[in-house]
Amino acid sequence: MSLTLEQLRKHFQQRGLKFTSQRYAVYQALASSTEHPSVEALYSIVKRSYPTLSMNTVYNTLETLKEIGIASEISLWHDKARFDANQTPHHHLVCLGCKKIEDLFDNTLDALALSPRAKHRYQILGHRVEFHGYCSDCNNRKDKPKKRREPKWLKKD
Amino acid sequence: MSLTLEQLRKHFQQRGLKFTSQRYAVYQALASSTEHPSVEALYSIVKRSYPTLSMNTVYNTLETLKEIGIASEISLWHDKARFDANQTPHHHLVCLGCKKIEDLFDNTLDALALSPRAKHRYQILGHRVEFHGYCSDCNNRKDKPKKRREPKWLKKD
DNA sequence: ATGGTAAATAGTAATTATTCCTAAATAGGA
DNA sequence: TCCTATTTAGGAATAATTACTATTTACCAT
Repeated sequence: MSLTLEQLRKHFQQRGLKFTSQRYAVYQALASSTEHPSVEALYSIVKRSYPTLSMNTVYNTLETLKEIGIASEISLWHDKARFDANQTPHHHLVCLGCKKIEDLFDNTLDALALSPRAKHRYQILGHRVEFHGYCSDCNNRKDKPKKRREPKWLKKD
Repeated sequence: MSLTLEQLRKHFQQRGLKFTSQRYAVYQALASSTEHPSVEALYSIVKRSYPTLSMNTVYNTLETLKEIGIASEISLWHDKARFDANQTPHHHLVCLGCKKIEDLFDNTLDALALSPRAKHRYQILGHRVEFHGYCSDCNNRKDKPKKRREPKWLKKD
């Protein structure tokens, strides 16, 4: 399920990133948790084995794990709260470029329900669907993905 | 669509909350925007007509609007970032009580797509579905909704 | 209309999450 | 083993939110 040490090392080295014990430990902590941990939670866990660990390293590592596609941030809008006075059921279409949020009215999405199995364990009050992508404006003027300098010895796979 | 002054007044007064010009102005600003504004955005708008407005008032007002059910916060997890190493498609089930997040594997949810009309304007990279409710634990020991002292003159409708 | 009172506001300070900065440490190619 | 660019640790800076408190105000009772 989660990556082995060797797989992980490969992910890093293929991109010219160093494979450090801190990065390994943070990945391990994240991958072995089912609780969708916060930065602080990971910091606390890893700090037990790396007492000099800094928060910064956890932030950086998570950013790197996201960039190489082996972890994700599940809280898309954690930066600041956003509000809506429209109380009719609807969903959202979020542009990852300009952060614009469009309303999405769609009966099919409104009608989604939990599987009966999950349902009996939860009292569900609502659900949200958000689609992520680039709006036509941002899609055109979209920045090329951040380019790390590729090491000359890079092995394509 | 959005509430009239009198409807709004009623919402407040029925719950023993005072109907202040600041609250009205914040609601107006929120309801007349399609941009899902942040606290700061609302503050800037309303401050034009209420130069002494404080951020605190905007925060409080939004909290109140949420409590009485005439506005919502669309960013459920804005407080801190949460991460996941599981890269297989899945969705989430969030307990509003204990904030626990469970994974939800469901092919139907994975397969949701934008309506063709919306689709042609966006390059969609993914989507997420989150269900909100109370897990069985929290449902049992769930706090009764915060009780404001009901004024004796309260009119039931 | 007026006064009394609990609630709301403004303003500021405190807290929390995140980002920025820099010197020291180190992974990994040469 | 050496060199160097990257990474780390630690602390400072910033941004979002919450807490605190004196003053003001909405609104019920008179």
